[in-house]
Amino acid sequence: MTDTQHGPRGPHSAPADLPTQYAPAEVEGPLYERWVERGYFEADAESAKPPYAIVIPPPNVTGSLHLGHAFEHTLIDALTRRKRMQGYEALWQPGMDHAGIATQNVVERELAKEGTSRHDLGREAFTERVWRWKAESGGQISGQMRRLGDGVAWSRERFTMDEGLSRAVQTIFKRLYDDGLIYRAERIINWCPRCLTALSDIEVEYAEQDGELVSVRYGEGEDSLVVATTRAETMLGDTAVAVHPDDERYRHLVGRTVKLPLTDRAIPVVADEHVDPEFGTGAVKVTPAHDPNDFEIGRRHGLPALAVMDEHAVITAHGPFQGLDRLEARSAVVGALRAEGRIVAEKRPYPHSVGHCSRCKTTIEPRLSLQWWVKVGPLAQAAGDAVRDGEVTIHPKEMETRYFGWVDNLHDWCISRQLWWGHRIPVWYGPDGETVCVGPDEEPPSGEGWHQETDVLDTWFSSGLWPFSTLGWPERTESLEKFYPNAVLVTGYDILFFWVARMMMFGLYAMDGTPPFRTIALHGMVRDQFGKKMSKSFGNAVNPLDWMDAYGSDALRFTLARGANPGVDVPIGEDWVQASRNFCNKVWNATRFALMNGATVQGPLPDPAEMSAADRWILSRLNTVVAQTDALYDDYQFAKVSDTLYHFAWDEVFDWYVELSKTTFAAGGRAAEVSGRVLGEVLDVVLRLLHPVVPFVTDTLWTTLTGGESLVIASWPADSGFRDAAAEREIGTLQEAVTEVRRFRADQGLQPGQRVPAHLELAGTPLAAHEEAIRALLRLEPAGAEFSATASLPVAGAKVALDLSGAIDFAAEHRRLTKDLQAARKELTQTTAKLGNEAFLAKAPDHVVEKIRARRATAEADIARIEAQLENLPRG
RNA sequence: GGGCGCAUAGCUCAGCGGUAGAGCGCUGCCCUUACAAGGCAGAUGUCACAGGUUCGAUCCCUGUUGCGCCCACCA
Repeated sequence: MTDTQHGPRGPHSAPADLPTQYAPAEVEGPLYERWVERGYFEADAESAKPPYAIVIPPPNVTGSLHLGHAFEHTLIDALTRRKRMQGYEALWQPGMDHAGIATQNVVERELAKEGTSRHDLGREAFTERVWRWKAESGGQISGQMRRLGDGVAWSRERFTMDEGLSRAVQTIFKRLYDDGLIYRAERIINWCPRCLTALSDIEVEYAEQDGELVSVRYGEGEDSLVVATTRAETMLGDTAVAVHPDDERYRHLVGRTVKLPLTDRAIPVVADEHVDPEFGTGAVKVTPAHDPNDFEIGRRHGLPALAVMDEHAVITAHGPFQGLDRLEARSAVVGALRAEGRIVAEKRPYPHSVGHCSRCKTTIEPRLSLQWWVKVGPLAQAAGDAVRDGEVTIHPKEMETRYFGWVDNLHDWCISRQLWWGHRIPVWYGPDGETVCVGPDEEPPSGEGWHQETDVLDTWFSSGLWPFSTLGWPERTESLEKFYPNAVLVTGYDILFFWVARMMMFGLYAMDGTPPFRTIALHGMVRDQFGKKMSKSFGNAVNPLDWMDAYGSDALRFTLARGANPGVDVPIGEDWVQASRNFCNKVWNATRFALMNGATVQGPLPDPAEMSAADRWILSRLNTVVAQTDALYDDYQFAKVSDTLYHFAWDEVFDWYVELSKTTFAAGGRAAEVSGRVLGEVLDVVLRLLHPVVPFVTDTLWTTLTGGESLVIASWPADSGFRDAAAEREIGTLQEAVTEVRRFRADQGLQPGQRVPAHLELAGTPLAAHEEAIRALLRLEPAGAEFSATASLPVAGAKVALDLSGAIDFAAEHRRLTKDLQAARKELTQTTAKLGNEAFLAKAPDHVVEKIRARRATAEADIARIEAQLENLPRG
């Protein structure tokens, strides 16, 4: 690389600066602060560079860093760091979400401990209290992100309740309201009787639960029918029984009434298509005030909705059940029905799906109430079309099906919450029933009888604006012009519906049809080393900070990146983090070696004519790896990027090239100089390629190696186009030969360090230029006068003769060679048979036939070699 | 009830029509002066089962079994 910026310390420091082991704890903290102080992560809206923006999926202000964040942040950080190095104006937009219910719950719990409640405080004092909580203990995650090395533009940090973002919320609310896309209506909503608020459909989690299905006789004698229910207590609010219009069994009852047990009411029997005659008795009790389906039936038949529970899910209906909680009421009602002999069947346990509040796990109570809604039809249509038209790409593609399935079948979105912490709905009600929606620059109506809506908005309403509200919208700021739309959204598939789809809807709506991002890259969930979901209750949850303390942030990051196959869950275990730590240490020591041997990045690369085959080989491979890395990054293949670099660095550079270069360095002279420059180049590029994933260790090493200011602002390597197939073949042959002799040595029980006299006949073979290296790698001494070969290994046309002084038993080697010979002969038979197959030759593509030919040739060569080796083995 | 996905080495996962791969783990030998957080060599798989397509299938098709996940208003 030629763009190394020299810092004040000169070309490079003495290798003695580097201890034999990498100590991340000493490096990471100060290094991160230096990056931030120098403003590397800040993004300039006025820059001439092309933009590359990613927003952070805003963590809850109540949250602290877990492995899921660490994972997601590693991916986003790697993407933005690479783009920054590629010369883009890279922006990783940080910030947090006010997390309505979650935060309110936290502060309410705090108040409960103090023996008070939000109701004692009142709305204003309570919200002040929440702000105070945020100032004191909120946003722990920001500090933890520094530990991870997240390269975010801290000066741009935003909070969804900031003034600017509140303005954005108010603006879009007003616009949607004026466009008729926000309305108020009374419907059945999901009600949490503990949080005392409405929830949207996706904030409800369904779980199989054992309940009881009781069949109850309504009415008397011939005019009776049996309905089944798992929620007996709601019968107090029944206002009809429904049957299918074509159901012969009940035709005579349709239009008539039956008496509702335990009450003095008679309720009509109605015919409705919704009823499945196959299910149960084919007759359904209808409770319009407490069941969404029943509500619809009620609407179709003009039935009254009779509410029998209050917001705490306590029975309000007059009579013996009044004041009972819904569960108490259920058994009481069943008991009373049983006493009247009206229970005709009971099924217990009866497993069925029950909805729970995603925040507090309380069972949801469907409840009739007046709420605010977003009419999602047109918005969702646009959100779907943007993906269908290819304006936005979802990665991996399989997730598109899920996206369409949701976006195309969306119910209206209930956006009002009966909470105090959040964006208060900007609507005022007048004394004569007027409703006025107030924009951000308008004075709310004042005077006798006017008051503002008390509900706040769903948290996801404001996070849906995140990609543009953080950039200053509704103002047309330079940042908005520059960084909208974002390049890509990186997030988990679990919030595809919660968040991604909403950003799509709002982004397209607010920004005149421009989607919020061009690509949606969905990642999986972090799991434990057995692929199990991590959870506190299961006891397998890990605090990422512990692992960062023990092994360094780079080790954690590398492990996560290495597991990141698109859209697939990522298992992680401590062993794997250790392995990554080992890799970081290996990089560290390889660089130490290079520094101790005069590796340099100074000056231009020598002419290839001056280089050894090993030099040309590694540079050829290096450039191939640069090209591969780019292709993989552009496809969000983080696991493969990491794996490619891991193997290239460790296997090829550190094991082979470094070992080969030792001979060169020992010899000194021009060849050593050339190799030193090549090694410097290779390390320089490898460190750059690794930097996005393991920023700390690479920056530390790179600045030492090159004297440059920082890898964060260094340039990303480009494939120079240099390839040398001949050198790659030559070194390949060398590797095979060395491995073959090593295997022989190992089989013979020779200790790795033991020097063995040997005579090498390499002239005229591809190995001719490598005698010194081969002797060094294989610990072969020059043969003395009394040399007598006891074993001779033919490899690649050359011959390596070893003097083993007759001390070795050759039986094992004979057995192994015989086994290999059999395998080679089998291969020969198979390939020959294949090449004799006319159908194969006629239909298989040329490259496959060539490959089989090559395999046959290899098998033949192997047989010859092994036979020769057996020949040379002493008998006995 | 729909939809999607997965079953490959002891574990976690890549591969996806032409001789089965990685990491960790395992076996043996070595502190070879960058690194024992290391080096070298090695073992391990009827690629879930049954059919089909093909010159050829772990890879494509159909079915079976066993697991996940998402969605849905089943009383």
